[in-house]
Amino acid sequence: MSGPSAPPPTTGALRALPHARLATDLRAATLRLARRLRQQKADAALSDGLVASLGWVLQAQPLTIGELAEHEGVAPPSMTRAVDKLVEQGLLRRTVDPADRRRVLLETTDAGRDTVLETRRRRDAWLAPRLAALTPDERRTLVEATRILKELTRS
Amino acid sequence: MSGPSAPPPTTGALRALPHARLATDLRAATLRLARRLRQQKADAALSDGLVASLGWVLQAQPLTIGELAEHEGVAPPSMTRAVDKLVEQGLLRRTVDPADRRRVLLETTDAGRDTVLETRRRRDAWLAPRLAALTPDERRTLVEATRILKELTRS
DNA sequence: TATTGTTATACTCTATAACTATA
DNA sequence: TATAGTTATAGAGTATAACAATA
Repeated sequence: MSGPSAPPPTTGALRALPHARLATDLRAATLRLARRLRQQKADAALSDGLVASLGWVLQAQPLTIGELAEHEGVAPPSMTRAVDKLVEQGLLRRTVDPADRRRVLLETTDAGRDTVLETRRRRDAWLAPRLAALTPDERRTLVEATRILKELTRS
Repeated sequence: MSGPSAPPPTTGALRALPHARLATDLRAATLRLARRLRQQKADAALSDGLVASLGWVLQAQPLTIGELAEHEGVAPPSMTRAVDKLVEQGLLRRTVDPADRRRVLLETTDAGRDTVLETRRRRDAWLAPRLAALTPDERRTLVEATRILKELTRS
């Protein structure tokens, strides 16, 4: 867009940062797409937070309440409550760590795993037809872009 | 549900949809990046919902409470409360529509506009250095990908 | 003593239902 | 009668502070 030869016709928020135009556009597009994706979930009775927590347990199990709380960016007491709900609904199993009996180890139940997979399936089901409407070149671009986006959040 | 010709070598969530692999990867990468971006905001006292609402008003003003509520995906009473807070903090201005006195028209104040721009600036400030660490080719890919992502959310 | 997790309590955000004002 | 918005009220989610159990 803005080459090195011409001064970019940008306003306030865009000044002073290299690649500011890309940052701005990518930010807007990402937040918008994420918002649409979050609207799709397996169980409407599960909040976004519970869905995200359950998904991370499936991916990182076994893990402790504290570890899960930190990953999800909530305080430990909040995670205790969230885990209580997931356990009540039969989606999560909690066991005391035999090596350190202060710690609680979390794992998904079969139903919990199914819920996570179903949520992912629904989100993909929203996305996949839209991807199918793109050109092969555009899809190749997104494949590469996905790899790059993952890198961005690594640090 | 499964494909008619060859069974794809994928597991649960990936079956039955074309471009499912891309959908899954893109979904994960997008949600993760969005989460990081949302953590950056101008005023820590402003919730994500208030930040998003204020941002949309700046972009779409003047608009009514009902229009804003629908765009943000919340019920009208919730938006009445949210707008009350933004007005109290001097970020939003509400005026009765002279053409239809049931309606309320919302506009940002100067302070509201500044808050939105500052939030965007911070999010970009988080993102831009990471973009600078990429190769020129990778940035070109993201520029094109951003255009495609915008298309995905158009429908 | 330090760490892990829980309980107690309060605040924010959201929703539904009922209401007011205007069309 | 229908629509835009508000008020009343309740439920979910989160936080901080204080506590219990374990290391």
